[in-house]
Amino acid sequence: MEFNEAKEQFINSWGSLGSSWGVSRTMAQVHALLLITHDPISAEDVMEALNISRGNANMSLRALIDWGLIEKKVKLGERREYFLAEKDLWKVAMRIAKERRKRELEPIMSALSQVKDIDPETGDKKEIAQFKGQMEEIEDFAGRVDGLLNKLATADENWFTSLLARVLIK
Amino acid sequence: MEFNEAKEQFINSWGSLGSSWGVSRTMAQVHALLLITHDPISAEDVMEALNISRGNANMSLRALIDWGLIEKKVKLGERREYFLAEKDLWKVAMRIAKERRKRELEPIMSALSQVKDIDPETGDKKEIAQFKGQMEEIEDFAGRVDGLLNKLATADENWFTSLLARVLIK
DNA sequence: CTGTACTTTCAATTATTTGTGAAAGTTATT
DNA sequence: AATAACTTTCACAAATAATTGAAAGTACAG
Repeated sequence: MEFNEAKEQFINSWGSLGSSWGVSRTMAQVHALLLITHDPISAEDVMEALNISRGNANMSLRALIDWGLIEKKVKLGERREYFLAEKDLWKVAMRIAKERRKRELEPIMSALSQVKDIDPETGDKKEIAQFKGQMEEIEDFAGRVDGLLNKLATADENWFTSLLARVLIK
Repeated sequence: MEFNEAKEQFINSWGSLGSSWGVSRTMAQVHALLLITHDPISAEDVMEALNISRGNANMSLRALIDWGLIEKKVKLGERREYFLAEKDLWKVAMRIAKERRKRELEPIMSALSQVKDIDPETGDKKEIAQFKGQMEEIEDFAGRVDGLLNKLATADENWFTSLLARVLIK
């Protein structure tokens, strides 16, 4: 396989992985491009490499910065901004976990706690009790996942690696 | 809050959680409905409760069965099929993990192994080496995640619970 | 202050994903 | 073998999400 072909295929695979996990394809492709690029590149370079518009490149880069997956590098004496990706996948995974916890776990947890406050007059007693029970189970589960993600988000790299090692050896 | 309102809100929250994780909103809503329903219900009941079409109800139910999240219950002497959800969230999480491993991790792993086979004539030696190195890192990471998910998928319920307990106490 | 070299925004467009519902398929019953 | 009761399929419609590109904004250099 040619080198360029290989790069392109990686970018596409990473892109479709992204879209099946609720991240826009382009954002994942930009991330892939930066993962395989060792020197910082500009928005212009990204536009060119992926054939995307200026606006799209800008939005994707900014979103990646928000997620903590890439950073801006300013070259002295140059207006242009350059971008560089975090290459360590453990760190990448932790940042994604942290971000998704904030965006998706928090809302569902708050919804769950609201939803348990039911006027007992408005339904069958037993059914309400069952429903509340189910909600509590979900809350409990979400709470544990939340705890785990929090732990991951603040843990140092080796902690997670060694945890995984432990889990997998057993 | 009224009981019906509470149910509706839970269904909606679960639905939007689904859509940010790459599961169609309706499929997640059907799942939510079945999670809070203790007796098996028919496709017709689902259509009515969620105001969705026959085709959509059927597809969502079938997908949930494929994922192992719900099962068909046949009532003796009745043509109609009834559906019942797995209520234990640990099991639910494991089945989702297993399914996504199969659908998303396997493709990326196979792509990664292909992509390392590069004709050395077609690019800068050092760049190719860097690229291969990065691919190997991703493969290694994916392999570990795969191992973990496999372990989860086959583990008994308590194994995961106690693992989490261990992790969180430490 | 003005021109230049960039970055950011956002309304309009385009692409993708979901959902619909009528028609076809299936299976049990008479 | 005809009917009835239900399930599945699929071409099209609707809804949603992503992308564009031109215009506006910013900051620096001279």
